[in-house]
Amino acid sequence: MSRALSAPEKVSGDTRAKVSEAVEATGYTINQAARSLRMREARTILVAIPNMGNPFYSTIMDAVVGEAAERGYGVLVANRLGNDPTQWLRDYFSSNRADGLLLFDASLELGHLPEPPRQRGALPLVLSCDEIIDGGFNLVTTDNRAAAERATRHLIELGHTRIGQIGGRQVHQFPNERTLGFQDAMRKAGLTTRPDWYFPGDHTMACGIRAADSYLALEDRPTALFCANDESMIGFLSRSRAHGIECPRDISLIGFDDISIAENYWPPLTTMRQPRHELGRVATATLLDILDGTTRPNQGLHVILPSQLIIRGSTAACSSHRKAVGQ
Amino acid sequence: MSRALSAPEKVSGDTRAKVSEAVEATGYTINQAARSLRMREARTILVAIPNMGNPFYSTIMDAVVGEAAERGYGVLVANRLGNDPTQWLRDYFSSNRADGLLLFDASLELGHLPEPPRQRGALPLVLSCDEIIDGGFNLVTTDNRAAAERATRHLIELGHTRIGQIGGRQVHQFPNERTLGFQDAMRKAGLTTRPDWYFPGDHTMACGIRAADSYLALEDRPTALFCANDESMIGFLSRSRAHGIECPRDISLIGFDDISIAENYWPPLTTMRQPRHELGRVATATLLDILDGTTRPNQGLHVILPSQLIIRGSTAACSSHRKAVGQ
DNA sequence: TTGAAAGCGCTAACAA
DNA sequence: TTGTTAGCGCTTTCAA
Repeated sequence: MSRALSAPEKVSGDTRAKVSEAVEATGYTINQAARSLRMREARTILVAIPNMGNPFYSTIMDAVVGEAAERGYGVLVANRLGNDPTQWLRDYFSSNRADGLLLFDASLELGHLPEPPRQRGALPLVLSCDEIIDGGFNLVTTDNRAAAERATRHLIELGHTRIGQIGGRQVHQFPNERTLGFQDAMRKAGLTTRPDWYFPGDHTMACGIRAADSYLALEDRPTALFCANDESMIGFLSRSRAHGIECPRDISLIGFDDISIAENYWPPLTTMRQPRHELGRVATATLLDILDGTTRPNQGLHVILPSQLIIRGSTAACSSHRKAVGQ
Repeated sequence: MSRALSAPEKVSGDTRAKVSEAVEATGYTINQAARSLRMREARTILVAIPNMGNPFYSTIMDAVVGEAAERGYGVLVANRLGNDPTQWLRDYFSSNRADGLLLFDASLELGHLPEPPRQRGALPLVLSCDEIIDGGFNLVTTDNRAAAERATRHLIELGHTRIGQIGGRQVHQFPNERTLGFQDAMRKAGLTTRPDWYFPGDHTMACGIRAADSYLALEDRPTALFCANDESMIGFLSRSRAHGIECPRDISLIGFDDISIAENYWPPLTTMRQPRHELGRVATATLLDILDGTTRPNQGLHVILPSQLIIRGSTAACSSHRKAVGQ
């Protein structure tokens, strides 16, 4: 019976017919619990996402579920309960509920992972996030650093020289990839980054609002801002507009992600589009390849997906530059 | 051993100590597959969501996962593959991968459900959506109809009499709850709804854009619009502004949901806030109560959560009314 | 090509 | 209070 279902070619047409007839008649469906027990695999992956309320991650999630379903895997969702990942990860993982782990949250202390996933490289764990991770893990990310440099260059090409930044989350005190890319571009252009033009952030609209308040209090203001993501940019836009600042007349802003409202905001957001769907799909495919034995990496493999500059209405030529060029 | 873990009170302190010592020493964790097989329950629920990319649903999802985890349940995510729900529902459900189903998508043909969930009422199925469902199913929804009436009344109280509508998805050709509420308010105020002021929609920004195009082509325009949700409202706002329409000077707009950008859009959105987190939490709790046997409904139970009117900047007194009142 | 049987790790029932 | 055992539904091995 099992044979007829899983390896039909090893069974006579006669028996096969009889089996499928019986399946029809009784409405048989396989019992996954029994199968998992016997096969020692759950055909399920666990996805840990920092903040599912964030539309950025929900799109990724959509792709993850789609790709997994296509390959016969279920998707379990975990959100963080408490601060000790060991607790809930163990709860799913070492209890045979999931075969692999898809981690979209670099802020997890990876050192704290329970035994199985801790052994790096050859392990059913794929990380997908914006941060630098010390080697050995399988990584699927976008080209954050290069993309941030490209974004900043866009501002520079527009004639801006007084450029500030709304920062993103920093893990372990290191500047993140996007900040690094920003600094690359500034350095290459011979521009200086000013500490009073750096507004710390955490990818929320709230931090954009705080950034706007700091900006408004400045004597000497930048003419452009590189924002860690679209939401912090929207927070900034919203608060600064309420105080009479008009974008892009008074300040040029570039964001990151290209979230769905980006093109219907006012002004429409100039931003670096992140291939979110692709990110989720590829991360899942990578994990599943490892589980299926297709890929057996002996060290961490790193897939990098390209971002794309989307120019809309929130950036414009710097007014002093405009004058200089005679516009 | 099993006893010491699941019913510690029925075991002597001595044995209990020995067992927990052994657990420590060997790093034992329970095998869920074996447990599921034996207990005939997966301690997992399946969540079907129409569009996870939509921030409205991702917040709900967050609440679902939190509540389920708290009660020791895992959450499997399904997205729709193809149009036959039987196929993938069966795949999870009757195969013992999930004990119950949380459905956030009324557009599923419920008649097509596989056997177990089809028997209504006493079944491990909880529906949570905006639509009217013919009785018998367990339902957790917001007070859509009353909320839509309240929203429309807000417009009317502002002096608007020429009110149009951007519609939402309609299932089975029936007007949905929000449309019904809108009509209630109009009727009670003795106002007429005009077919050329009804713009069909599907809760996307794209449909808001189409609505704006239709609106712009109108000879005789409404002074206010009741929008099925915030995203369609944002689409309308974006397109109409590009054509010189200013909100709320030229038109008042009220939305539905209070998505996170709502207060940082320009103008800030007046909207009916939906208790999304609560919706997810209560729907999950209801399903889990059924699974645990706490609730054993013999017919469908219906939990209704209240919405809340959030007045911001997208609605204003009707200009003709303003004149009349001498403002 | 097919049938029979062992055993995955757990819980519950029964004996001791 | 504790030890023993059957059996959940599946896959796989071994025999026929």
